[in-house]
Amino acid sequence: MKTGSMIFSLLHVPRFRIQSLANCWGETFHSFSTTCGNNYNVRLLGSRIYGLQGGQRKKWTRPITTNIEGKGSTKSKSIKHEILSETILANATVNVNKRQLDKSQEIQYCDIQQEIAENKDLSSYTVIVFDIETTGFSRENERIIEIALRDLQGGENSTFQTLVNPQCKVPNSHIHGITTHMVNKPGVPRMEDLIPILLQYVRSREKPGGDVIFVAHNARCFDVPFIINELRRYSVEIPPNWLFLDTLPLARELIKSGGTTLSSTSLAALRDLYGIKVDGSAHRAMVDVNALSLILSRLTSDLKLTLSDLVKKSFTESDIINSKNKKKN
DNA sequence: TGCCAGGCCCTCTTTAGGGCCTT
Repeated sequence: MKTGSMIFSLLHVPRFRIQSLANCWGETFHSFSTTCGNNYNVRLLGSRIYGLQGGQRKKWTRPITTNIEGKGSTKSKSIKHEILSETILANATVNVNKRQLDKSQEIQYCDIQQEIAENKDLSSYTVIVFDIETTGFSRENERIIEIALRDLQGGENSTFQTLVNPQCKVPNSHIHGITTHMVNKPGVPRMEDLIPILLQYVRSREKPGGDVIFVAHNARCFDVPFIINELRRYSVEIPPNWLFLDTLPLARELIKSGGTTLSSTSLAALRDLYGIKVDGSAHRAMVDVNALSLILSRLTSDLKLTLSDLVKKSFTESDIINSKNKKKN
């Protein structure tokens, strides 16, 4: 049995249970390793429960064990790093970081989600903030090594994060702290293994017949082209109900509007402007997702933007391709 | 030998150049 087909079989598990899906994946890998006689581990870093915006605080009881990996990993590293570096084994024991869960309780994304709830015309939208870490800037030559998502409606399974095995060296560990050793392991999912799970996760967050708006900083020029390229590499099309929103033009708009001390449009400058403290290593995907979720709420408030405005400012995969073709011509 | 990411925005702009943003 090939690993790829094995992963696809996971799509048969019920929707809305991505948590179980992750467990199932672990168990599947475990049975697979038993069958093949190989020592496979599962290191899926994601789909944990964050109680946000009215979501219930729950204890995550997925079988896991903690393993700090990488150069210079010490106990003095942040809680976030410990969480992100945990290694999930099919037969290990429970270890939940309650402090991390408590921290997440403090995050509020009320404005946008409230608008979705109150406006029937917008109730079909799902807003997901996401971020990727990569081996470099070139979408053609570099690979994604970490991906994190947060559905702003909160509740159970509102976040998804995982390392990705790029099957190549990681030359820029000094940026994000993710080393070749951490990702180039048989147990870390490759992109081709991850894509069906990722698609299933997003489907589980969608409203019936609704669109999904993916939000990232510099999404148009970096994150989205990377995602498109990775999916195309494995002949997977971007679902037609996926829209993308870039917060970088919103930051430019804020500067143009005046009345702000913001001098740069970087994520770090926006964090500083809004006094958002980084709990963990900046340039790790979920840390940046959490920060951007708060920044999005503040930006839309400052610019007096409604969700309708954000929908108008969003773009599709074909918008990117068309603008590329226009430039070629 | 030359290239090495690429799209957007601004300007000492106008089809060019440079800076910014993402890892």
